[in-house]
Parts: sequence; C-alpha cells; structure tokens
Amino acid sequence: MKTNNTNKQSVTVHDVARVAGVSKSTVSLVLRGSDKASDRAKEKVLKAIEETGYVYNREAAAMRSKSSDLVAIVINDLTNPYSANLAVALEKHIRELGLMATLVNTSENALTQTQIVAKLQEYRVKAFIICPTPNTQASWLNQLQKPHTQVVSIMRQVDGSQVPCVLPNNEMGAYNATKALMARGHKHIAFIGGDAAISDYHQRLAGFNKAAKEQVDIQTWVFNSTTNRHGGRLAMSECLAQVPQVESVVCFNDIVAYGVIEYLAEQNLKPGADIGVIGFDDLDDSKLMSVPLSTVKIDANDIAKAVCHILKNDTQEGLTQVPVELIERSS
Amino acid sequence: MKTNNTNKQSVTVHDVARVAGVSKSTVSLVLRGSDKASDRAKEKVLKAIEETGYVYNREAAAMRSKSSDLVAIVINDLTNPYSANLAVALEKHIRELGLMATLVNTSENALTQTQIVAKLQEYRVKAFIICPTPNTQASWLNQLQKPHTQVVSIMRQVDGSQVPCVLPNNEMGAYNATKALMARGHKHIAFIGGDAAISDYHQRLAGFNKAAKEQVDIQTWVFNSTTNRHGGRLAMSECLAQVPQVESVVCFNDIVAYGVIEYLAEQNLKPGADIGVIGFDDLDDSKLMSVPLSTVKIDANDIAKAVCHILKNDTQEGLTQVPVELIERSS
DNA sequence: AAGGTAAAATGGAACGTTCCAAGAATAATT
DNA sequence: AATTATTCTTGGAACGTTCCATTTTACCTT
Repeated sequence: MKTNNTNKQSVTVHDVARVAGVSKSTVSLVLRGSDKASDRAKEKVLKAIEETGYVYNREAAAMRSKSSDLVAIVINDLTNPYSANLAVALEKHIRELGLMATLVNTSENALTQTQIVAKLQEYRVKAFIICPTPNTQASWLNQLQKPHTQVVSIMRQVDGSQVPCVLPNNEMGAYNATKALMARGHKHIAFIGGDAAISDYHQRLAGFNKAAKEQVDIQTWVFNSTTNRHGGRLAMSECLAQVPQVESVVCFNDIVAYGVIEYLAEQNLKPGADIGVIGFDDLDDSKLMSVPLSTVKIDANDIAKAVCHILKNDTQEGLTQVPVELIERSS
Repeated sequence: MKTNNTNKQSVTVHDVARVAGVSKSTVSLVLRGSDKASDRAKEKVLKAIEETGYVYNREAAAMRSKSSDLVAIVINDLTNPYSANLAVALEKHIRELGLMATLVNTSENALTQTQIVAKLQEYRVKAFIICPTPNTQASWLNQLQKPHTQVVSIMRQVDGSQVPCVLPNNEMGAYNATKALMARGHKHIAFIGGDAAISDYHQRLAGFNKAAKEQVDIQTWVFNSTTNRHGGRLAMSECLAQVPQVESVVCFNDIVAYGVIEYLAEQNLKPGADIGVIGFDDLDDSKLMSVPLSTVKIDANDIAKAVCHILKNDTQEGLTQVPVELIERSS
C-alpha cells in the first residue's frame, strides 16, 4: 500500500505533514518522541511516515540543532584480535546509549590518525574514543577536546594529556599472574614479548617486577619481541636457549602466548606441566586450546562500560582503571 | 598567531569571507578546490582559514548539495581475522578514492544489520558495502539500492539479489588446492570445516568435489564444524577417528586449519609430512607458523579494488569474481 | 455558561553550506 | 579605443530540519 514516489524528490517532513494533515512542526515533534504531541497526532504522523516511506535526514537535523549523535571509535589496529573485540564491544554499548558509533582504523600510524580525525571533525562528531597510536602528541589530543566534543583515550596513556583515560589495571594483572606462578613454587620466571614503545608494556612489566621482588629467591629475565604469534615463538626460543632452567613465563598478551606454546610444542614441552605459561587478554580461543591457556582477562565490556559512563556523565575525571581477572586454566 | 575565538559560536564561511575580504561564495569555491577562483583569492582564503581556525561543516554541505561522501562498510563479524583484514583494506582504498569510510559490525545478526543500515540511511550514505549476515533477504538488499545510493555485496552471495557482488573465486581456489594434494599422490582426502548456511561453503566444497571427480580412484569425506579454531580441532579429531587412512585435508579456511594443525600436533602428526593440510585466506600468521601453512590466498586488496572499481564507475554488473592464488608452503 | 489555565498545534526564522543567475573585472580582438 | 570574449566574483535563494513565539484547541473550575 506504499505510495511509490522513490523516483521523485526525497520525502520531507512537509510531505509527511501534508499526508497526515498536521503541520511540519508537529511531525518534527513526533519524530523526536516528544510528549508534547497528542496520541492522535502521533498516530496520524506514524501512519503517514509509513505511507510515504519517509526517511529522517539526520544531516539537516544536526545542522539545525547543532548537536550530533555520532561517536567515533578510533582504533589503532583492527587486525589485532583484542582490538577488534574491544571495538565491537564499544560499538554495541554506544548503540545501546542511543548513539551512532562509527569505527575507523589508524594502522598504528600517527599521521593517518590526524588525517582521519580531522575529517571526522567535519562531521561534528559528539565524541572521540581513541586508542592512540605510538607518537601521539599530548597537545594534539588535548586540543581535540572542545565544548561540544568529548575525548576519551583508551588502553594507552599519552604522557601529559588532559583527556579522560580508561585503562585495564595492567600492573595488577601482571602482578597477580606472577604471584600465581610463584605460588606454584617456581623461582625462575621470564617476562616474554611486548613492545617498549607502548605504555601497556611498562605497566605489565612493573607488575611482574613488583611481584618478583616480594620474594628473595626469585630470578627473572625479560625477552622482548614483536607483539604477535611469531614474536612469541622467537622470544621463547631465545629464552630457552639462554635460560634453560626457566620454569614459567608471563606473556605480554595471549597472542604472544600462542607463539610461546607453539614453540614449546615443537620442543615437546607441555605448557603447564613442563613450563608454566600465563597470557594477557583472554581471547576467545584461549579457553579452547588443547591446553587451555591461563591468562589475565581484560573484559572488553568492562572497558566499554567505563567509557560509556564517561560519555554519559561528561565527567572529566582523569584515569579509570578497570579491574582485570586472573583466570587459571591448565597452562 | 591564531585568533582565539573557540569559545564563541563556531566559525563559518561568512567569518572566513570577512577576514579574507571576499564573498562567502568565493570561500566556498576555494573550499571545494574549484579552478574558478583566482590564485590571489585562493591564497587570501587559505590564510583566513588558518587564522580563524575554520572547520568545514560537512553536514551543511551535504544537505545543500544533496550528496554525501560517506561510504558504509557493513561487516558481518569484525572479530574474524579475515573480515578485519578485509575491512581495513576496504577502508584504505575508499579513503584513497577521496571518500570517507565508516565501519560497522553486525555480529552475523540479520536484525542488527537492518537496524544499523536503517540508521546509516539517515546519514544519506553514498554507498553500502555489505558482507551480508545469514538470512539476509534479497528484497531488503535490493530496495537499499536507490538513485543516489550504491550497494555492493561482498564475500557472500544472496540468492535472488540484484546488487553487484564481489566474491573471491572460491570454487577455483578449492579446486586448485585439491588438485595440488592429488598431485602429491594422495587418494584419501577430506574437506574440513565450514558452515552450510553460507554461500562460501558450497562454492568451496563444489571446487573440492569437482577436482576429486576428475580422477577415478579418489575417495573423499566431508566434516563440517563451526568456523573457528576449536571447530577445526573437533572436526579433525572426528576425521581421524572415522577415516584413519586420510592422507590430506582441505580446510574451509586458515582458522579451521590452525585447529586442525593443533590437533595433529597433539597426535604427534606432522602437517605436510604425515598429513597434508591446505587452508583458505592466507592470514598473516599462516606464513609464520612452525610449519608454514599452505593455503589459498584471497588478497583483500584485490577485493577492495574490485569494490572501488564498481563504486567509481557506478556499474551494475552482477558478479565480479576475484582470482585467488594457491600458495604451497610446507603443510 | 463563562472565564481561566494548561495542552497542543503552528508558521516563520534560523542553522551553514552550495547553487544559480547575473554583475564586475580582466584579457583578447578588431 | 571600442567591442567582444573570457575569467572572477557575488548576493540571494534553497536544502530539510529544529527552535521559538504565538495562536488555537481542549480541559477544568466556579
């Protein structure tokens, strides 16, 4: 029963108003769910919308009202499974807030990041949720923050920036993981993987060192690597070569742990039984591996909730540390 | 040297015009890079923009000109590594076209898909690039296509839909993979993993069967699974239990192959040496595994290029099949 | 039934840009 | 130097919505 006028000019509030027999203003009221319109009017307008196939023009609305409902999620590297997880969780929670989420990827490139964000500013986005690339300037991040534009930085801290920041409690996570290995009676423990250019790394390493220092007879080693599976494998091979007496390892994240486990398998060493392995993130795969991976879980939903809390309340509180949870499985 | 008026109303073309000593229309011309403005005017305007800190209001522009440069990339599941790869490649190529890409995730949920797309329509996006969820209605996809809205479906084909579609040549890929295994002299070959609800599955399986039928003494089996690492492991365990004489397997994709390899390692079987394994996709990790994975590479850039070709030329050609490449490594 | 009050509906202005038709300035031609 | 052709520039209207001040309608109260 739809009136087919798709080939004509686009349908506007005026058309809907005409069909419904009310004014443009009333239609606008109904569209925004105002309680100032009578039920009878609402009904008529809704029917007219259905009949005409009207679609709301959010650009026009945004221009007039000077407020947008667009939230940009600026992710450093979507091909990283944890980032993708987080992005999806953020998108879902933002949508539940009644806002529109748009996702962009900066590929860890600071220049790309500035370019994309500049373009997004032209769309008057209401908020930026940014996982900053390495070399992000604090001044740049700060000036992004404006009366009608919120900025939240996530997962990584930019020195000297004034914008609210949501982080997992990296130090606590690594501390707990290390203590758990010490509780197994292990005294030779290594920290494997991670990139010193990122703030996460230092926080996790700090937790590791803090735990180790609490007991006098603990020996530790650190082996850096690129933050991927291959890096984990290489670092673990180096570790075993240099420190054959190593009893267990704390990995920078699960992906690195996967590489570690892969190398152990090649050496006929069984994770958990022969060498303790604890990861960080708790990716979906981790619980499903042949030897389920022990890990420090960062719940993406918790991060997303903390971000949404800041968005809703427009608070300027500096740092939100999201608790993490040690999940001991078989490794 | 910037005039600080950030706390005032926002800066508009009028302000820039006043500062530059030209008309609003001239400013608009310069903004759009028109060659109808003199170099002297351009220079003055550019300087004024710098001075005033003007930022372009794309909503206002889009409303007036009735054309947007927003391209929506609607991805079925961003937590799938291949999808994330593809999304990143698409975003990059679309940006190079001078358009703005926005990424959204539907989590394989048809209802979410309709909701998100409806919301995006309110932003008057220029084009939808959709990897459709299972149960996507062809009629829904078709009516999305309008005079000013292009639609391209990627990776999956929706029966009965009229929108242009870009697919990897799944059948050819699986065919070549299977033939490569046959060339090793294998006669007992299984197809592992994949979900029958998705068009990919049937195309890849068809290629597998086609190759097997070309030689009289080939025996084949098919083991379905969920399309993840865990599924691959389960399917492979079932396969080995039921078909101990199996010599090699074609996997639905690399992720499934990872699960397969994991299970083989548990059974002390070496991929390539004991059992041939070929994947599909060529994820970054595949070349870096302890036994580098043989696989059928789907180049995400090729898919993105094909999509951009359709966007540029506004062609309505039905199906674009992107060539795939068999990469034989050690498995 | 008349007056008063609250609720509902409305027309015009405004948001910041681009389009358009037309005017001004400059260059080219005779 | 006068005319024509060409290149630049410009003010006003328009895009589709929301805001605002005002009018109309509905609902009470006495």
